[in-house]
Order: sequence, then structure tokens, then C-alpha cells
Amino acid sequence: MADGTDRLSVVFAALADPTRRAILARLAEGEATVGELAEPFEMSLPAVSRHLKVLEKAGLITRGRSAQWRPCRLEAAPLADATDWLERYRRFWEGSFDALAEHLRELRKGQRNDE
Amino acid sequence: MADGTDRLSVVFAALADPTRRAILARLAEGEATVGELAEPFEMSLPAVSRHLKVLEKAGLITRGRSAQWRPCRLEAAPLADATDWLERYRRFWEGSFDALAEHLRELRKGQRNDE
DNA sequence: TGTATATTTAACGCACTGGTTAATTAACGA
DNA sequence: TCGTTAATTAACCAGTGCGTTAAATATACA
Repeated sequence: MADGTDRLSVVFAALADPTRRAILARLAEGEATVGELAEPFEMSLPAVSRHLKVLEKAGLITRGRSAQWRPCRLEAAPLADATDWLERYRRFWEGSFDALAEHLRELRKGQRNDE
Repeated sequence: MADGTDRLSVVFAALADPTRRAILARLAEGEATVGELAEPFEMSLPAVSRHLKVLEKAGLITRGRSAQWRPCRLEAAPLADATDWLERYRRFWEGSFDALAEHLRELRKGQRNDE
């Protein structure tokens, strides 16, 4: 392990690119072909094709076949694993919000005198 | 944009490594020095030091100073952004589970006759 | 069979990642 | 001031990621 090839690492790596996240967002609205997915980007078709391969290897999309088109479909299940991992840290960032509330409370107390 | 330097990309990229996720898990139990964090890994100290720099740039840790030690502390707030992004897809993987249920229902129906 | 369209693969360049060892910086303590 | 400990930085290397253009593949259609 520790070589970055475990499932969770592959999924997080796939999400670490704004183009790929935009593609997933587009697919959330329904299936689309490679050409349709590439259209919004100022990037060659091969580049988009390889982004799709990354998403496919992460299990985040599947591809059908319809004549010469390869319709892509969102497969969000692997995102559940990522969310599960992140959820363990929820109390830490919610704890930070508590700390913020405490900070604001202290600030309000001080306001009576100097600021 | 689309160059992978936006906040969310940086956070996801930081999470796309099992060593770094293990470091965060360790820090969830409390502050630790670089040496303490490095101890469980079969990896040189400089390597761990650079993992910490990645986490720091992602805003996931902060570092204090106590004599020659640099205690690291978990800062989970950026994980909230990542979770927010993922949450948008929750209905898709939950929808998949609905589809699975539907599939099982159809399967059970067919079982009466042929299988 | 030949041409057009959709997509992938090949070959290349360049920057970044993640590891190493050796050298450097920072702070403590005798 | 000198030596020890903690950590980072420097220099290097191998592998990977992400983009390009050009060539190959797959399917539809005349």
C-alpha cells in the first residue's frame, strides 16, 4: 500500500481536477457522448477522452455503445466511500465552528469597552 | 481555471494519498510532531516532511513551534467544502440503491418461472 | 467500396509527485 | 561554544499527469 493505487486514492485523484468534476456535474443531468462532454472545454477531444478514462478507472462513469457514439453515464457509488471517509472528520470542522462561536462571544464581550 | 490549482482540487489531491490520509487520521487523535507522525511509516523523514507541506498548503493542518519541535494540528474545515461538493451526488448513489432494489424485485418475480 | 463522423491510440513535451541521501537551519543543553 | 536533536532544504531520479497533433479504429451511410 501507500502507493496511491487503493480505491479511495484513485477516486480522490479523479476528483482533484476541475475538468473532471465539471464532467461529472454534466453527467448528473443525464447521459452524454464524448463530443457533447468536450464541447464546453477549450481542450482537444483526446484530452477529454483521457479524462473520461480516468473517471472510468475510478468507477465514476460507465460507457455504453450506440453506433459510433460512446454514451457516458454517471456512477456515483464510489463517491459514497469518499463521503464515508470524510464524515469521520465532521466533528472536527464542526468543532471549529464551535470555536468560532466562542471567538465571536469573546469579541462581543470586549466590544462593550474598546471595540 | 481548469489548471488544478483551485481550492477544491488542492484538497482532493492532498487526500489522494494513503500516507497523507493516515497522517490526518493520526492527527484526529491530537497534535503530534513530525517525528511522531513519521514513526509508523517506512519512509524517510524528509518524505514525511513534504507530505506535511502538501497538507499545509491544502489548509488541512497548521503547525506551531515549541523549541525545535513543530507540532502539527488537524484543520478539518477544508474537508467541509469537499463534503459539500460530494453531497450533491448523494441522490445518485442512493438512486443506484433504489435501482438495485428494483432489479432484485424483478429478479424475484422471474424466479417463479425460470430461475 | 468509399467517405464522413465519433472516438481512441500513439508519440511527444513538460511540469509535477514522491521517494532517496546529503547538507543546512534552528533550538536545546552541557 | 560545542555537540545533539528536530526538521527542512537541496539535488537528484523515476514515474505519472495532462496537454498537444497526427494516425488509427469503428461505425454509419451512399
